[in-house]
Amino acid sequence: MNENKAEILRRIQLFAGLSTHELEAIASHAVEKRYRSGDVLFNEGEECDGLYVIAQGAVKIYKTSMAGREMTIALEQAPGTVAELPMFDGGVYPASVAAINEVRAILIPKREFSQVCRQYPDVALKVLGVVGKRLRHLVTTLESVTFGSVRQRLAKLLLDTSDQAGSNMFPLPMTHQELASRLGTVREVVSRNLSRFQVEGLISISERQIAIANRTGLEREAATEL
Amino acid sequence: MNENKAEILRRIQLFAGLSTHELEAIASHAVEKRYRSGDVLFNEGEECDGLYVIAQGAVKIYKTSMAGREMTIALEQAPGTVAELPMFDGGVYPASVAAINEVRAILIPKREFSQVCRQYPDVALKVLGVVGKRLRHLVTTLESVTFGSVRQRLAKLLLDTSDQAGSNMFPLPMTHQELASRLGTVREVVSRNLSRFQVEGLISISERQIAIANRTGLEREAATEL
DNA sequence: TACCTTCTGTGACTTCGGTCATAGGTAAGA
DNA sequence: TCTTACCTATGACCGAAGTCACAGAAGGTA
Repeated sequence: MNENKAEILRRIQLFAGLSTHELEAIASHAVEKRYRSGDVLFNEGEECDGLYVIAQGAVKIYKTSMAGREMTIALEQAPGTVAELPMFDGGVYPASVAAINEVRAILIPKREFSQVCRQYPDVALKVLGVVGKRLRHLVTTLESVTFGSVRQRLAKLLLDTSDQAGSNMFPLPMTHQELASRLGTVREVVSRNLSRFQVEGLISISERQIAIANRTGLEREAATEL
Repeated sequence: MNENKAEILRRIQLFAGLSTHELEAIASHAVEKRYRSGDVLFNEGEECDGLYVIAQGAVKIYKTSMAGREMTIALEQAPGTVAELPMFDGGVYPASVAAINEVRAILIPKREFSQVCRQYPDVALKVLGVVGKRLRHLVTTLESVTFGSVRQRLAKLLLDTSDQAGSNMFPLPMTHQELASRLGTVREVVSRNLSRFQVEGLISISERQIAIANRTGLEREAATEL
């Protein structure tokens, strides 16, 4: 059973460089958890209980407003980790995390993990790398939210998704609601902008498949004024 | 001269715990720099040349849009540091930094600093703490930008400033332009909102002094719907 | 004092985004 | 097949915020 967990840990870049023995030591203190789509791993403001290693599935990191609106800050897929930072500054979770499909996770208690970091500076440096990437991503997001329009962000997201899919045609990966959450807006606005893109001939949608009809046009939309 | 730099480094929390000898070793590789208000320490996108330790004065970390709008991401005062993170992920500077008054800084070359981090895990952990704080702050900012209005952010900023000053009356610490930049909006909107706060009796302004006339009222404005 | 530059206040106007309401789709389960 | 729950599309409406233009302070310097 611990070997099992240790195996999973081995796949996480964070722990590359640790010996099997060390991994097993960590694993012996770790707890395996399972969630189904929609389950909440933890809520913002809660005390941090440890580092979550996502072994399988994907989660979203998000914030909720009083009014009930939700904004997705980041997605994290296996193999990956969430909640690295409250481990260090001792603060509470800055945002909530929920599963967006079947998730298997491993919870490494705070104590163990910070001990590992102290013992293996390389681990700490890797964590720094992960947190740094988050920070960079957030800066970019903040920038595009303050300087840009929903239209621009949507265009960019479509292009990114298409690149990721490696094709001009790809299934709409999420509901308009979720799109809105990622763009920091509401459902209707996403819906409207998708329609506009269609009538402008930039994209075409049918049966939940999106096809980018005019890539350069869409790129122009995404780029303007960032 | 190096003793001088070493002395400065000693005041930085990041290096607490290093011996005088070690500090001098670092200092011997460090370069002292001076800037006057408005000078740019570095621009976003540039290669990272090292860690900047702010020994005296204050700087702003900001981004600029194509259209020329500017948004302040954070302020950093002596004693503090900027550009911790590009040190680790090897990336370029994610934002620009400029002096907002007379600044004395010490530049620790990349190589030296990452060596120190490797050698003294505690330093790495402290860096993690600093970066973490940045991340938290950014998440909060992003939240208030996507969910909130300029009015709310302005109210909050005034309250914070007042708290910091420890009094209901305080000098307007910056120009409307700079305020706008911190709030992610433009001059006119700040100006208008300040006026509105005045006619609503929440604050009063005279001779660049702001007095909070109705604290609970202002707090209500700041709190709504975040 | 006169001048110049930078900062501030405001009106007019436009557009984008958010809210509400409603109607039509789609898919899974009884 | 019908029903129920969720998604999507769209029109009407409102208000916030950004743009432009200009006039009036304020502060520093010759």
